[in-house]
Amino acid sequence: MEPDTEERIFEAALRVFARKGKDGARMQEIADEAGIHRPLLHYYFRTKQQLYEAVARRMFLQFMETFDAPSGRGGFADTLRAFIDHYVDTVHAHQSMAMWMVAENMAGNPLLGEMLAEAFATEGSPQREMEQAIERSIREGEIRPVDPKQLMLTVVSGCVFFFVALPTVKMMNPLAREDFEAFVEQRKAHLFEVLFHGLSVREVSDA
Amino acid sequence: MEPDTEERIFEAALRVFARKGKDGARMQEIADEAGIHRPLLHYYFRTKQQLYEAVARRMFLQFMETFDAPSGRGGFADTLRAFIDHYVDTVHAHQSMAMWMVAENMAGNPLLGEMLAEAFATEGSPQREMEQAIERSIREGEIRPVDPKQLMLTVVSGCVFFFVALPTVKMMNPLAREDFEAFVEQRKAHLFEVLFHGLSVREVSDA
DNA sequence: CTACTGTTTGACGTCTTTGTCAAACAACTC
DNA sequence: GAGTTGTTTGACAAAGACGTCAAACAGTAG
Repeated sequence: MEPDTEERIFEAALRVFARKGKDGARMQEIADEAGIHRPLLHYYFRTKQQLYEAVARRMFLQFMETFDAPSGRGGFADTLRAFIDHYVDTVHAHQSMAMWMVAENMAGNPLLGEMLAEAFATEGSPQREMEQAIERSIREGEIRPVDPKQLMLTVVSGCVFFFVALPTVKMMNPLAREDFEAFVEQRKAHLFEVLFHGLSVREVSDA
Repeated sequence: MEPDTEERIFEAALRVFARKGKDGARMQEIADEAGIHRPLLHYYFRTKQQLYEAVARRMFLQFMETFDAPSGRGGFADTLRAFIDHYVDTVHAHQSMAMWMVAENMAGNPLLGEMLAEAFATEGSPQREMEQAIERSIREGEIRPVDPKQLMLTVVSGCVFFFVALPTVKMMNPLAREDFEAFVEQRKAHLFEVLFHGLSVREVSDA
């Protein structure tokens, strides 16, 4: 049970920043959450800005890893289902991360732009792999021809959005507030169901 | 060209709050944006909190109206397409509104909870109508049986999310940054395409 | 012209928050 | 035990933001 002050500050800052945003967060609150005195924050990270950026960088890396899903060997259906499961689970486990990314986007933070540009300069990025899997499946006639980038966006939207609008979702859907875990599973199944059967060339009739 | 100071403050506050968030926004900045002196903000709206809540209420009402789409008389396909078009267009025209709602959700603002609860207490809400249209179409065998609430969430996700993650989307999709209007139209078409053909009982084969 | 009402302005006080600093403390070496 | 390095603490200084106020101003009615 080592203190590891720096790491504790980091995690506390992550939570507080996610809750309150960069401007709403108070250094005092972060210190309290970490169980330390405020000046220590400045000892480890000089300024609030630097603390924020440090956390932002880690958030971004974590977000990028989210795309690194198990490929699901057994046709595009498996790949899609695996991607959805993995993505939803990851966001579920790291809700702060999703909110962070959205907040950064809305704020138009230039740091985000830099990190994005850098990440996309890399060739073997997981995003590209998923996109290429879609393109391959289209070429092979396994799924209907849709714009891969649009599809990626649609899938990600479906996996992420309900986390960043949780209060509204819980208000509209009883299951989401009574048994959230069950709701999440239902969501994964629904997303795959409605998306894939819009992609498959042959429809399985069940009427 | 009447000054109508109150309204100008309102619109300025809307923009600034949407950009910077409640805490990031400065009364001075709002005053500058409205082209007036800062004490006038306090003359019209006593405090920052009250100004914020006033804007929040209007945003929320505007958001609720978003669900009030033309029904599209000609089967569920028309209804869905009309809803998507209307929803995307509305969010496009009022981007601040979408960002606002997301920010409120992420912040867990209790005021949002109150307004949501109140809105859902109303019987003839547009959301209910859309949900009922889905249920009807399922009963009549026009579309496959999916959870209506999940479907609503999926549609809204697809219509809204790309606006709140615009910088990332523009980074990943060249069309989004080169011709955003075209991208928006493409998005509408894609959403309808991929969603509806996942819902229709009979698949149109085009392989 | 005067009085009255509602609006606008500049200046001020108070409180919060960040960031700094020097002194205390702990752990480890010689 | 004395010294050295790295960490923690309490107190302080400076800047910024909100909210208030009294005075100036404009428009209108009598």
